[in-house]
Amino acid sequence: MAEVAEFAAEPEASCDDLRSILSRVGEKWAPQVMGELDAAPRRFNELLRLVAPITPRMLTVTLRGLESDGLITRTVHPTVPPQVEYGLTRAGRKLFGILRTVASWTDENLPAVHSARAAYRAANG
Amino acid sequence: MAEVAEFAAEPEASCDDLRSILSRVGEKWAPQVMGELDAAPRRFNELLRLVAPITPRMLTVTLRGLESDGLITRTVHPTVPPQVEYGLTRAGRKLFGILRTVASWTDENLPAVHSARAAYRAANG
DNA sequence: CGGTATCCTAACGGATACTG
DNA sequence: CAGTATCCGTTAGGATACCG
Repeated sequence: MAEVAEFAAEPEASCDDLRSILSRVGEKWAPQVMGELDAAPRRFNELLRLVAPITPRMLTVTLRGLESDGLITRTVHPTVPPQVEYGLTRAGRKLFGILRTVASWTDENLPAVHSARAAYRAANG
Repeated sequence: MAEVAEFAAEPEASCDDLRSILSRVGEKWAPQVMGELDAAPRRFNELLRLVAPITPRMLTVTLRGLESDGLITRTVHPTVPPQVEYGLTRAGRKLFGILRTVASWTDENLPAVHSARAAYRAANG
């Protein structure tokens, strides 16, 4: 058993794996983009309008990030003009469900969060 | 009803509020610090050891951020030498519970995430 | 239509040294 | 013990313009 890490594909999520997912969905536009894709598959310019005022560059960056983690799919239909559809994967849909519970937490604890921020600013800077 | 926003303290979490929480817990050391505080109240140098190799500066930054959002408490006992205890608030404990479900998701979907990353790197850079 | 390229700034995060 | 101060490299994010 000297080669422990040879078949390291087993589900044993490290702290870094959790962190990479948290910062992925913590990216500025990620939640909104996932929200739109949870509602329906969307095309690039469609997202550009729905997630306004996002810029083309940031939409690309966000989509590529989510895609690279397997949270969304990118499907190119070889038509003229070109047509690209983005959608959530099953994993992405599940993860977005968890984000909804974070949103509920935020909703419930908004007063507490805001007063904590006010208190902190009052005490410090 | 012209002054809709006058008592805007009602729980109606905006998209920015969700995002601020997601990026708060997405900070590099936040999950580990919250995890240690979920296990028990801790003191500064205790955390410094437990969350190694975090630096004093980053621990301070992380703690101040969590405190300013009302997720943790900071209690100073006026003893000699000074003694400061950090702990999760009730809201912080609940939020950490949600982070656990994200951790479960990560655990389940680790293979998918890793193969998506490999595929993405293979296709692009 | 679905993106890139370039440039820029501000914020994040780390190393090291010092303090009430 | 519980932090601050200073410096500095890296990354996130935005503005603008252009391309297959």
